[in-house]
Amino acid sequence: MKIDMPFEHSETVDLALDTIKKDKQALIFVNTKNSAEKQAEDISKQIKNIDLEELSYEILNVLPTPTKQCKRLADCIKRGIAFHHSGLNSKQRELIEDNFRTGAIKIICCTPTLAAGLDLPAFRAIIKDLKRFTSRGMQFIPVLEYLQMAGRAGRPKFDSVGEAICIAKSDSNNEEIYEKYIMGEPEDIYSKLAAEPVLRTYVLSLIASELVGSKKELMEFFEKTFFAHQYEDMAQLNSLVMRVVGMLKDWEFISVESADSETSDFTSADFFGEETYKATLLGKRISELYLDPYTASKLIDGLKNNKDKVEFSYLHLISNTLEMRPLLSVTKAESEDIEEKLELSREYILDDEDFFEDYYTFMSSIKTAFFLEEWINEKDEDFLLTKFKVRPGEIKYKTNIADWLLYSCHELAKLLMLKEQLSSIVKVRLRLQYGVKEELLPLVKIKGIGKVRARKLFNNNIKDVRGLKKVDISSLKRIVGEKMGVNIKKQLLMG
DNA sequence: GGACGGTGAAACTTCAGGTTGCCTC
DNA sequence: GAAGTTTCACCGTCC
Repeated sequence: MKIDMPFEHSETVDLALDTIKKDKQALIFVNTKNSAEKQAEDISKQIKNIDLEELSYEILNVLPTPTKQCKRLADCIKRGIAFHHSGLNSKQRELIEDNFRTGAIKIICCTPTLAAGLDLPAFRAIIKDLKRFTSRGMQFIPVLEYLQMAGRAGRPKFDSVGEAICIAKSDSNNEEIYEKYIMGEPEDIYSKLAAEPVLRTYVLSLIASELVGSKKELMEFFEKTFFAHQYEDMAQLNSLVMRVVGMLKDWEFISVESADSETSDFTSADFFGEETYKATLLGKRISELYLDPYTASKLIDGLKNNKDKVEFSYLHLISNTLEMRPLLSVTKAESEDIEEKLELSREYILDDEDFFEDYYTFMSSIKTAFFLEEWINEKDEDFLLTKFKVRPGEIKYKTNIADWLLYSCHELAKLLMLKEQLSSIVKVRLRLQYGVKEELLPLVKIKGIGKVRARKLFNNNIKDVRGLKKVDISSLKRIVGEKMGVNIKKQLLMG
């Protein structure tokens, strides 16, 4: 283990080139997706004698139309260099990981993704950034995370040693890194229960699963948790938990009964009375859905709202939750656009409390909903990357959460007897899954037909199963290809 | 004269990751 | 707070 002083310039590129010269591989850890891409690009420009034409081509074409990100990645890959972060398409990630294992790819510039989950060791782990942006400005990352990254150095089967290299930006930075990371101890682990959304979800699930049925049992449970161990102040923990119980009761997710109603005044704050808890039907379902009760209450209010509802209503309702965060932020240049969008949709927005409370967040939720709307109107990945700066991997992630929330809306609407909304929610959900307009839904139900083929068929005037049955096989083959044509016809015969 | 291209400084943005639900032939 | 990207003014060149 050693710390390098800065070279004249671009020490990271030099280290990467040196690694390749030694016929070894390296992982370079940086703190943002953009930096990962830029770093990979900078290194790849210095490489002359590697040419992975085929792999580069494969990586470029994982989507129907390549995005700028795909092109950038493909250019790097050609030279044996990759960038890797959560914004990549999953197929691309897989290709990079596999080809790093085989040794074809020499260097991966990555965000911490690669440190935790994946088993991708390399001769060198180069840790370029030890600070990361947080709500309190730039902060050193935890020692534990540093160890995760440094731990990628050395491949047990191939190398007898590994090198973990930190890049210091100055002499004083060098000192800091040495003290904090090389000599320092990992910090204590903190319970995540303390965050209120987690506490809310947890309390409801304890009651819904009948693990606890009374105030006494609830408090006993929390006293035994790691959280209480760290919290120490039991009185405060008590009041925090009781506040959550109060909220759950107000939202009618649990029912509370007092054995002795005379003593259950506010005077009994720290009296473990015989208050008993039971989850309502609604509360049970919310717990099963793993929803934060606060989110659930917001969704319920929205669904009950009497306003006319269009797709955007639902998309905004789910965009305005904690689960969808971080939301897409609104830039100066586009703020007028988003305001205009808001004006157009204002009458269909079910939850506009934040318009007055927290305007900036509200506008972000509008932009996020707008992004989802573009997606269900068949805008492709490159368009969304350019317009919203949302990368393919992030589209997948966001739409997946949105899908879960829409499913939750559907389940809630069912319990609330809001039957008239069910079919529109199902429709939005399906459109979100496939990224298609409503007119393609009948086609997309068939196996092997996604947004691209469905659009092609539709434009050839084949609009549903009936149309597919009517069209002759040769025309069908012409539209969707030889194999797919046969496949579809087969399915129609069986179904 | 004007279209084009290159350059650099200033202004502007953005900042890691990824569990939960249900379903499928 | 820092790195990366975009924008814009400025200058020189070529047709």
